[in-house]
Amino acid sequence: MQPVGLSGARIIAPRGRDAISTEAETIAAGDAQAGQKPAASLHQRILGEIRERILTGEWPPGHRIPFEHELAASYGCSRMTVNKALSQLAATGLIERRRKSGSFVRRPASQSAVLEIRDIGEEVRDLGLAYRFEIAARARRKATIADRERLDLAAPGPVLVLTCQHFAGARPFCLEERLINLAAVPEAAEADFFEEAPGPWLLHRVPWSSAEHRITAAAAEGPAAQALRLAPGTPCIVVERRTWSAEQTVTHVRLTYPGDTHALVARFGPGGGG
Amino acid sequence: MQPVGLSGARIIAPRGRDAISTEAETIAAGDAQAGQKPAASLHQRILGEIRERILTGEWPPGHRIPFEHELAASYGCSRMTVNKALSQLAATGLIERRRKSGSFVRRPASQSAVLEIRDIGEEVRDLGLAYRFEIAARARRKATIADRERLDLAAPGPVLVLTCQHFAGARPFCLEERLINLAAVPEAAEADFFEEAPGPWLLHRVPWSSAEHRITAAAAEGPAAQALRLAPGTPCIVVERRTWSAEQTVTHVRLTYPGDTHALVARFGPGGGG
DNA sequence: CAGTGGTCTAGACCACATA
DNA sequence: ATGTGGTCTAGACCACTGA
Repeated sequence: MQPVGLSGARIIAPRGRDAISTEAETIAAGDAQAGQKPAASLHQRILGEIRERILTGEWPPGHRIPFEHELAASYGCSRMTVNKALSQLAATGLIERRRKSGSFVRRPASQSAVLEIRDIGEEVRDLGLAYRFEIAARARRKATIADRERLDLAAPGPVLVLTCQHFAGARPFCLEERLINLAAVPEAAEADFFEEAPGPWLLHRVPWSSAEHRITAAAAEGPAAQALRLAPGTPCIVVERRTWSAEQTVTHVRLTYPGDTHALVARFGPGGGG
Repeated sequence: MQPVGLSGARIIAPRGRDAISTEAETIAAGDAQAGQKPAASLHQRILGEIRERILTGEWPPGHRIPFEHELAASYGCSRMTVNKALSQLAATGLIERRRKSGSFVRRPASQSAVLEIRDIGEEVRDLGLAYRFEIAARARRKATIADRERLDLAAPGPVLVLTCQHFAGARPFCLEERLINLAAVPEAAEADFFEEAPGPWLLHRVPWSSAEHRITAAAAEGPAAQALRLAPGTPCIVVERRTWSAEQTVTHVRLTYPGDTHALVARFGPGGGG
């Protein structure tokens, strides 16, 4: 963690990048990234060194980072290379760039966490348990008012209602209550969801999607409690997800996990990206 | 949403980018981004048009995107400009790049959600309610084994233990149980947390941080139930966060929210970054 | 008005994976 | 061996914006 003087560590690069490669990597070795990554490319190294200064507090929030042309001179590289590093830092939220003024270290406004909602089957298997699922109920109907609300539909249309139980070994792992917009995914009407659970089935068929998640806690009640084999009143994590694809709502799913067994874990590298 | 033929929309750019600017923007107008953003810069426009093809399913997962030099020729720009767009698409996880093979549309493997854990005070005020907090307990002690586990500390050291109640109007909003590593933040020992709650206080003093979040559901018990004025057994969302700064654990906090009142909401643009 | 970041170019060399 | 993406350059013009 000893600092490499930014203005001090001047690297001479007569032409091309290979001229600096050996020397630069020697200097960078086990430094910028706290000894983790070799930081192969120059812009990566620049990024790492600046990030380190911010993370250690050497450059506190509000501090003005050297101008692009200054950094370019310091590192003996072109401005584009510096720009690539700074742009990425700005994209991840670590710095803020203002024309005419320069680039500044941002104050971390809010904590954000990147939650990865993985495939349930994979998750269970990763725990070293046998995975199994079961379609407990299946119905096709014209969207009720409640359905339309869940799917954010303007007009009523055909929907598929599914209840699916996921098991880890012999024990229930998760209860899935799903609504599929058949206007968006007509093929779902004929799917049997025997090989593939509805989640992965959709994931493999619907091109790309954005989603909105809502996480709450609720007490297990009646049928849900029975499906999860929990005493009524047991606290559960409920994850509700609404998925869009190309401006159309595809599905709404409510996943209920026993709260004492299950936890959602999220890591956060300052900015969510890098 | 009508497709602009990628190979068809050839734009002649004799030299400099201004030569294409008017023409290009006319072509791009209200097209690539579904008529939302002007897509000022060329690499942004390229990115948008490719993303649109992926999102609509025109280019399904596994599809090979035109090579950089092909796109460069199509758009009549340099390879770097195309590269910028493709790199960004790769960074957000929409495509995957392989040397020698090309760039491919990725199959969305897992849903990831960006959870924004906001400042509690701000959150309450945004709801239009009066915010107030209260330090209910405060103690300084040598880290117990449990403390060391929560803070991931190798050796015992001084810690500050805080219990803080957050109110929305007259009603309890959240219970905060916090542990601060005084080796990392010695100033905390003298802080009174009268003006500023421990969360923002740390946020303003500790440079930058990464964190690990753990979200579970639990039943309100004894003192916690009393603090939140809940009947024992009421399901609650529990958010635990461990925060590092420069290789040192700074704090561990457990936030307990009444589960029926509170929900964590996360939006997700495919990839988390964009 | 001066200076910053934003963008773009027309080359170039390299590592690397694949055919 | 071939061709891809990865990286970098040494310029350039522009828009914006703060002094």
